[in-house]
Amino acid sequence: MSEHAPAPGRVDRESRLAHGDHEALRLWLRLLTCSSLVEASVRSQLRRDFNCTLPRFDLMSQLERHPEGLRMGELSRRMMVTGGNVTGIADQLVKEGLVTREAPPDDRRAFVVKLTPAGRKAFLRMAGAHEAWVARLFAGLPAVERRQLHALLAKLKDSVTASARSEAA
Amino acid sequence: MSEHAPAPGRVDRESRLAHGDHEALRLWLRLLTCSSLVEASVRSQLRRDFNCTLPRFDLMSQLERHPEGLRMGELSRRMMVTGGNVTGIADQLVKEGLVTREAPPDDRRAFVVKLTPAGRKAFLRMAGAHEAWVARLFAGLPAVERRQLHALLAKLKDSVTASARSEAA
DNA sequence: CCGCGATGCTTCAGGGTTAATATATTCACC
DNA sequence: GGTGAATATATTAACCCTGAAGCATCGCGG
Repeated sequence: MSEHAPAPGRVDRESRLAHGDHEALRLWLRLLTCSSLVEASVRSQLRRDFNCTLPRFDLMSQLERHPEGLRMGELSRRMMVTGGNVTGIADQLVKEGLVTREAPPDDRRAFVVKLTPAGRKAFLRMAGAHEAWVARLFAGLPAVERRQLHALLAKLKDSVTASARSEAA
Repeated sequence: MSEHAPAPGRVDRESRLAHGDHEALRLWLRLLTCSSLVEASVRSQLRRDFNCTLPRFDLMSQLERHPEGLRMGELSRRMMVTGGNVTGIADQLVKEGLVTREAPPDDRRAFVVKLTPAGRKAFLRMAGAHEAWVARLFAGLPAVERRQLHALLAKLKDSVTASARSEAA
């Protein structure tokens, strides 16, 4: 059980671990729990208030930071999903008139995706609410600890990246 | 950009944030990045070595800790997914002979899911490899920092849970 | 005992996701 | 210039996931 006294009736992914289990595993499950909780909250509010999904929001968010547009492959890397996935999400957004898919003159294999004015407007409206939601979810953690957590996660990211890069055995 | 010097060509979900963005948002994106990286690594190895998916592994993992079996609703809560989802995953596992779905005598609406001997055997084989993968992914983080991270994530979990519970505005 | 809200599960539609495969284009090298 | 490897994207099958709707059962208050 957790040393942190869960509320009486609470049951979630972590509860399954007996104390004898190894600590890297427990750390991973706690990380996953936190991530899932935040993601679920944000997704449901995004749906409720804007009838939008998280991946669509994510894609538009990338484009908002790159007014010159991004190629499909760039979107794929930045969103950390496969290329085929981006194709489908972009298709939707094009159909809704929120982004465009233009052929760049220098490479006829590629496509450059850009926000339309309507897309940018819709995104900005969502982004404000989104930031407030996230701030609220993290508000229970003091600023000092948020900074510590941020730094520790940077190290974890390095560890995971290094390990995953040599993923043979 | 990150203060942690990413490798030259690296691009991912976090790179999009300019320094002017607010820190709760950056913390959330870093958390999500870490979680996604670990998840992707584990999923691909689970698939490669055992031809199994993460949700199936997760469900079996719950059952291994509860030899008396779990009801569908319990599985749903522990796995943090909706009930309809569990139905489909359990269906698959029943079809593969790895779990059983029994009707308890006291409640004819419910089903109790249990690992079969074959299911338990298959799970134990995977669990060993799984634990080693996770340990490897987290190995770059010293034990002290792993403990700090674990404690901070406990607080974050509380913060998120408290905030999400009153999710109206 | 009977009605009715709550509970446990399933079904379905709409998306998201991956891995594998296919096609077109570019690039490097000869 | 031509050939072949690498690159950019699209397509598809199979699976995961949610939210909404529906059905059966439970249990409780009258």
